[in-house]
Amino acid sequence: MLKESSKVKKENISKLMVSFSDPFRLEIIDLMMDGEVCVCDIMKLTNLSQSRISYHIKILKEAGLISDRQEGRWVYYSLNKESLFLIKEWITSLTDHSSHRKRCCE
Amino acid sequence: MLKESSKVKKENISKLMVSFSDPFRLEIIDLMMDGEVCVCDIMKLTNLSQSRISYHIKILKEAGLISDRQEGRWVYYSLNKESLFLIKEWITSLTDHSSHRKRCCE
DNA sequence: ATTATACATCAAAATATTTTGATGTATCAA
DNA sequence: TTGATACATCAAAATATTTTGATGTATAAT
Repeated sequence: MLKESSKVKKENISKLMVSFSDPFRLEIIDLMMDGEVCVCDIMKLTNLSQSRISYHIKILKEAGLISDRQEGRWVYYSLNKESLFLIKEWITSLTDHSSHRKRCCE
Repeated sequence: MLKESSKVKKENISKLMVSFSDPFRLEIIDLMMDGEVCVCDIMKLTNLSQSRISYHIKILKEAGLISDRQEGRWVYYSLNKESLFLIKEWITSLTDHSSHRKRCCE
């Protein structure tokens, strides 16, 4: 019976990892730890410009790392926990294998 | 009693995430799943040039994601499981918090 | 000693990402 | 309907990363 965790697609992982690879995006992600935030929250808490935040938000969204929900003029963003779980699963799979030494350079 | 997982430094996480953010580095990481590999292994398995591989290896090493061990002319690289664990811990911490809704834009 | 192998390092070129400032769109309040 | 707010999008400029090809270093075999 094959492990189902292998369903995690490489391309998805790649995009998710790219979305994690910018320090400002990490800051934004941190702000979402405690729940939803809107762009204006992020502006106040980080002093980044609005379009700069929108740019990073877009990358996070396209990677599937965050979800959005509109309410009137505001858009609330929050972490997509399933994506976080997928990443953890993928990382776990890296260490799951038996560490048999491969013969190098024959 | 504060959670000890908060000892994971942001800068470390940032570097680790950057090291994950290139598709070729992900490939290299994948090759290390089953144990040690040397640059010549990676060359054979990926068709990337030697200096290109060395460049990516360097980034992985400086992020602390892989360890190296020299044996004669060969250098064996392998995944540093502790780093992988740190990342998982950090990701877990993102979802650990209670999701109380913050009031937006007062 | 000489040569070959395994890998690192370097500088320049190629490429990709990020930032900025301007403009656009939708919603809401007056 | 006019003006303000919240956010998205765009193109150009700024910046950062990656690739390439050449050269350097250490080890080992002849």
